[in-house]
Order: sequence, then C-alpha cells, then structure tokens
Amino acid sequence: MDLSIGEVARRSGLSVHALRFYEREGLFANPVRRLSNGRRIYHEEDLEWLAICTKLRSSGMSLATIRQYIDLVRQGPGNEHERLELLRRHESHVETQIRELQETLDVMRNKVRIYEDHVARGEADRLWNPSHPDTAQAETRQECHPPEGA
Amino acid sequence: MDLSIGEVARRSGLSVHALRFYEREGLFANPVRRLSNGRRIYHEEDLEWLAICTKLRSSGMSLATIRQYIDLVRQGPGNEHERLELLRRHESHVETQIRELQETLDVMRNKVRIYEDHVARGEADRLWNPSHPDTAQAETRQECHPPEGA
DNA sequence: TGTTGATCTAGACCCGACTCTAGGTTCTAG
DNA sequence: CTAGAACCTAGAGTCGGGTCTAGATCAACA
Repeated sequence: MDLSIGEVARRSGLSVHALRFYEREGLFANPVRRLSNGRRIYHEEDLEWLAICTKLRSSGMSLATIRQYIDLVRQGPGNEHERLELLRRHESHVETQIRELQETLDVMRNKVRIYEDHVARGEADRLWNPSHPDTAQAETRQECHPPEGA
Repeated sequence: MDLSIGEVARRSGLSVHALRFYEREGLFANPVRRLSNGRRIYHEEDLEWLAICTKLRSSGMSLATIRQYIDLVRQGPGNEHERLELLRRHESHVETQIRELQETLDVMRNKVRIYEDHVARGEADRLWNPSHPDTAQAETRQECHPPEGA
C-alpha cells in the first residue's frame, strides 16, 4: 500500500520535482514518511489530497494560501471559523472568475460570429481594410459592447 | 482627442510601465505614435483594444498568443481562417476553464457545508481529531466525490 | 558484475508578466 | 526662474511556480 514518488507522480499528474517542491513548501497535510533508505513513501490519502490541491491550484489558489489552509488543519481543532472563512473567500473568488470568463466568452462568441458572417459572405477581402472603417475598426473593438452595467 | 500614457494608464487600469512593456512586446494593433517631443500619444481605439486585451489576458490568453493574433491582423486580409481558429481555440479553452471551475466550486461548497454542519452541531472539537477517522480524514478528502464521469 | 533506472539532496535555472531604477528631458504652475 | 510632475530609455530585479542539474546512493536484472 506504500507508493513511491514515481508512482504518485504518475497518478497525480505532478512531476517528481513538483512533489518534492510541494513537500518543501509544506503543502502536505501529513509529513511525508521515509523508508529506512531515505526514499519517500506516500499513501492513497496523499493522492486524494493532491487531487484537491490540484483543483485548488487550477482554480487560482496560490500555494501560499493552500499552505495557510493546511497549517490551520495541522494546528488541530479550534480554528474552524478561520478555515471556513478561507474556503468561503476562495469560493467567492471562483464565482467571480466564472462570471468574468462567461463575459469574455460572450464577447468572443460575438466576434467569432461576425467573422464567420464576413467570411461566409465572401467579403473576407474587405476585412481589416483601413479604407473600410466598419470592418477596419471592428478588429480592435468589442462590436456590440458587452452589457457593462447590465 | 490625444491621450497621454498617464491618462491611458488611469483609464485602462494598466500601469504606465505595463503600457510601455506591451508596446515593446508588439501588442498594439496600431503602432503607438509620438509627439515631436517623443511622448506617446494614444486614442480611444487603443483603450478599446486594451479593454479586449485585458479580457483575453484575464481569461488566460498569454501575451504570446495575443501577439500572434495581432500579427495576423496586421498582415491584413487573407488569413481570416487563422484568426478564427485562434479565437475558437481560446473560446473552447475558456469553456473548459468554466467547467473546471464549476466542478471545483461544487467540491468546495460541499466541504463548506460539511464544515458548517459540524461547527453548528457544536462538534468542532472533534474535527480533525486523528482518533475520529470520519472527521479526521474528511479534511484531505473530497467527501462525496464530484461526478467525475457524469 | 556491471549497467540501468529510480531515488536522494542542494541549489541553480527558467519563464511569464510585469515592476522598478537610474539618469535624463520636458511641461506646467507659481 | 525654479520646483515638481510627467515623461523618456535601457536594462535590472521580482515573484510565483515550478524545472533541471550534478553528484551520490541504491535496487534489480542479465
């Protein structure tokens, strides 16, 4: 049931380098144990934590914040409110990100649609022609401005 | 109608440094003109482009990719398909990001809910107590695994 | 037995995206 | 006329998040 660093790398998608780096940075909930020969041994739990960790990272939580969280966990009971607060802050951060991405997506879809129209109508040769202001400027503008205030 | 770099910085939210940096990196659609004294002058269009640029950046497009796009634009008509492809690639990238964030959000909401339950039931003192496996391990596990395949 | 491959440590290096510094010019208000 | 703000350039520094290297140890197999 012991896993080598290579195995964990393979299964977590992180590099062996990154795993050692994460350990140095104090990102493991439980200290990583060693075999008598000095090699690291991991367990399924570590993989589960790494999976969460990876989700937090990819949703924009910095390693510093993850460390903060894990530090609270290691301190044991008594700081649940702090943990909750930290999680909730990230939650709302993620919500904001989603909203912003959705907005970007709207702008881009619009742009792509307009492009497709032009190309389909065989007017590609007129796109971004400085003498055709309508198309020329479309390039650097958000045609159909997104609902800023709405 | 001419804008100074300071004005553009104020209105775009980018620093003066960043604006000069972006220019060096070739991220402006139109070359930035200068006054006879060497000072840069910008126009409303530049602000509009910077707004899009900022959206692309914050949705994860690298400066290198933005430069690629603007290079296509500068080359003029004839490469609309490449522009479309580039935009569509980013579009799907953003869609993926949204999905992943949503998934993270689900995991986090679950975690927060469980925490709240514990705290509310006055069992905070038992949270993360190694002799209570149920709560001890909850910390580093995704309780109620997210719908991986669903 | 000896070579291959996985692991170890410490520390150097890299990359993207800025950010800042130094040293100099120019504009503007008092 | 002068102080201070805003600008200029070239280039160095920073920060996050790894990635890679060198040199050593150790296990396993033909």
